[in-house]
Amino acid sequence: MSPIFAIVDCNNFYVSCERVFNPKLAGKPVVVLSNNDGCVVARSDEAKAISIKMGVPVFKISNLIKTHEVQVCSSNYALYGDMSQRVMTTLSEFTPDIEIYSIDEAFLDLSRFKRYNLTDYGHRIRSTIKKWIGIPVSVGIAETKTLAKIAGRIAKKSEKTGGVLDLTASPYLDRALAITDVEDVWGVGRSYSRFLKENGIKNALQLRDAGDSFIKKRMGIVGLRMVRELRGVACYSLERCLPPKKGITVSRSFKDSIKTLTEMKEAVAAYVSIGATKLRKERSAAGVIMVFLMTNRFQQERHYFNLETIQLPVPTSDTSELIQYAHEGLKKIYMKGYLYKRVGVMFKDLVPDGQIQSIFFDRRDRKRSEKLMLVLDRINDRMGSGTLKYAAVGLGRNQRWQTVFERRSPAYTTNWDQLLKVS
DNA sequence: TCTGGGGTCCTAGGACCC
DNA sequence: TCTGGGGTCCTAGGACCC
Repeated sequence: MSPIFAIVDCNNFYVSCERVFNPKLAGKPVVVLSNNDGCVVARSDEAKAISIKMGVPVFKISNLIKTHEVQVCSSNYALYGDMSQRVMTTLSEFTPDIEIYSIDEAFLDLSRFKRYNLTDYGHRIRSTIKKWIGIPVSVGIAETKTLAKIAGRIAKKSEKTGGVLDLTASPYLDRALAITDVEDVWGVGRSYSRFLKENGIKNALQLRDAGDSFIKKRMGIVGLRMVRELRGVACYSLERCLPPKKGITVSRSFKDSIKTLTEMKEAVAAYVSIGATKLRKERSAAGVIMVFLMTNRFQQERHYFNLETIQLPVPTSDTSELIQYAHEGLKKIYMKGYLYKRVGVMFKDLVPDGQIQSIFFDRRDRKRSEKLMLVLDRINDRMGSGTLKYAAVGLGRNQRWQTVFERRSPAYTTNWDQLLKVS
């Protein structure tokens, strides 16, 4: 049976999460900021309407914030992750054919509901999520993922749709493509959009009808697949289970620059800890670890970036072992005298932890480390991450490298002490 | 003064091999 | 003056996604 794709997309997800717990934010322009309250990463419709752009540094819009009384929130990833899980769980009750595509989006295969009115079904999904969780979503339905994305986009923007648009066997399909700017097609980014427009292809309809060889030559196989998807030929299927990760990266910018190796080592230890926990959750081990650091990339003079790659003798997910290697790498690239703005670690060459090739000269007690990590994860899982941590992370409470969230909402859903008080 | 973070896939070119 | 023809593997960089 040929699939029918639905994309369910949470509207302005981070802002909507904040609004669920803070009703004062309703109807007002709201933005959510990135780490260290740096850039705008989510905007309410009202914020979009006063042309606050995605990704803009918050200091550049301080006037706009003042004159329009924009509500500003730090990001609260624990909250968004938790809300996302609730949305996904609710969606799974509508169909088991679900692909969790990102924190705020899921594809569904609705082909088993063909006999029903899919628009009605979409509305049921939408109202259930609104009622149970409080998050508004849009639903786009079509024969391919790319077309579903287009449907979803129109559903979100057009009042008439009521948040749901079904483009399967629709007389409005061409119309929908014609009103979709080429840069809004899934898979067309800045560079392709410029190239396509230079060649007279300005909307999704024109892209659909472009010549195969032209597209293949200039945009490769990916571009060709995209055009085929616009024609209703499904090139991407529903990925029910997520494939194992190929790499894990943890890095942060610092609010203020850092000079000392001591502080850099603490930061690296902290990021390795986060990464190693993710690694174990994936049931993987890293064969290669990379450490990188850099000065402020927005300052031209005396910019420094360096990266060190370390091949591990045996793939591991042991936090303390990984910290050791990461520190060795850091020492090689750390140069005195620079003002560092960011450091990070990457785990690569991941292997499933059941298939680790051991070596003869292995002085480590791997069984013991495995047990230790199990206990560590269990405690941090139950009592909150950071309950148990390595001394290498440092003992201070407000280290200079730590990320700042000045306007963070409380952990309504994940911390008993911070439950919403009803008065 | 203040500028996020984490991914994937594809392609071209070099090294190397037969 | 002539100067093979494939393969494979790896890597860096580009493009995209959220």
